[in-house]
Amino acid sequence: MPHQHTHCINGALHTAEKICSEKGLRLTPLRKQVLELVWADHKAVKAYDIIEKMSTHTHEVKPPIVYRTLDFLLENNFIHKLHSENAFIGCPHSESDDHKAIFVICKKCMTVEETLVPEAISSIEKNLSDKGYTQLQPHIEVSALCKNCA
Amino acid sequence: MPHQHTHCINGALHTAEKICSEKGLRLTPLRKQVLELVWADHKAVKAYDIIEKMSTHTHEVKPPIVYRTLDFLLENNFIHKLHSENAFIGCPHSESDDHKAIFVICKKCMTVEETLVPEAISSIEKNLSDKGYTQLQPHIEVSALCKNCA
DNA sequence: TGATGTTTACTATAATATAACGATAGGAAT
DNA sequence: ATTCCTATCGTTATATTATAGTAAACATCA
Repeated sequence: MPHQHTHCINGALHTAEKICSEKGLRLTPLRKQVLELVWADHKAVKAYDIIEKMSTHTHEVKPPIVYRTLDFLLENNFIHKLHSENAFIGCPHSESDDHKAIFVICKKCMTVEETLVPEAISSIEKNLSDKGYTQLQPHIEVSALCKNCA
Repeated sequence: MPHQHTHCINGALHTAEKICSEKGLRLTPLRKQVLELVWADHKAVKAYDIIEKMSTHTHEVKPPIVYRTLDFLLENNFIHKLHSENAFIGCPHSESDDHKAIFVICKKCMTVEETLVPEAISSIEKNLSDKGYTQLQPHIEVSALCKNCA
């Protein structure tokens, strides 16, 4: 049974709509389109690829449009930024407030999995708060080789 | 007793020299200078700041020089790259092969601490290898507020 | 000394991201 | 409906970060 990716996209859009209406945010056509493009597959998407996909020969979309829209999606946890890739990935846990995920990036197929490893986050938080750090926001990216690519 | 940062720099240079001579690598004047500039303080340093510091009114250092030199220092674990900052930080554990550190970046003073949280790394490795991932290279950056800035 | 590999230098350009400001659209209050 | 306000969208310009490609200098060693 192949992966029906349409389900992922539709699910993400639906969740985003729900959260926006709850929080009084506007999921405008532009934001919806960008979210859809970030979700295009389970690999991280580059800002300039989005720009290219949105542009036609008659109309060129400018970077600030896309970056601002990405910012909105980031702020509301609809997507995440992978700093090691300078690229963006749809978030499958937008609904949960407390957002303690890690990102695994297969170095061969580039597929990204967002997964929960709460013990890891907890031990980081414990260790650092013992040292007097506050307002901790851990961000974990793991480069790896996935099962399929091994 | 204030922090004598010269000790950090000298220690780092000395360690780098030692490792290079052990491994048959060349810590050329250029590489030494860049390493010294990355160690200039305990904040992450930007590539273009290094370029600027190395340039004079008579001689402008070009980006490829610095990026290649940074690559050498990265490959040999003399420095690390903080992806969330696009900046580089000296590594105080260059000697250890198995390099399982995390980076804590104070969002106010920007001071970076590289610290070991082996339990966190272990639980990530356990979790992901159970899922069939191999060749794991976790990279952890934590944004936080440090004791002094709280 | 000549052959070879490594390091440095330079030109050019690619890739990523933001500042600043103007135009437009959607709601809220009158 | 009109006015006002704010959020969103659009555009120009430019800043910031990074690499490709090629040539020169230097080190090593047969």
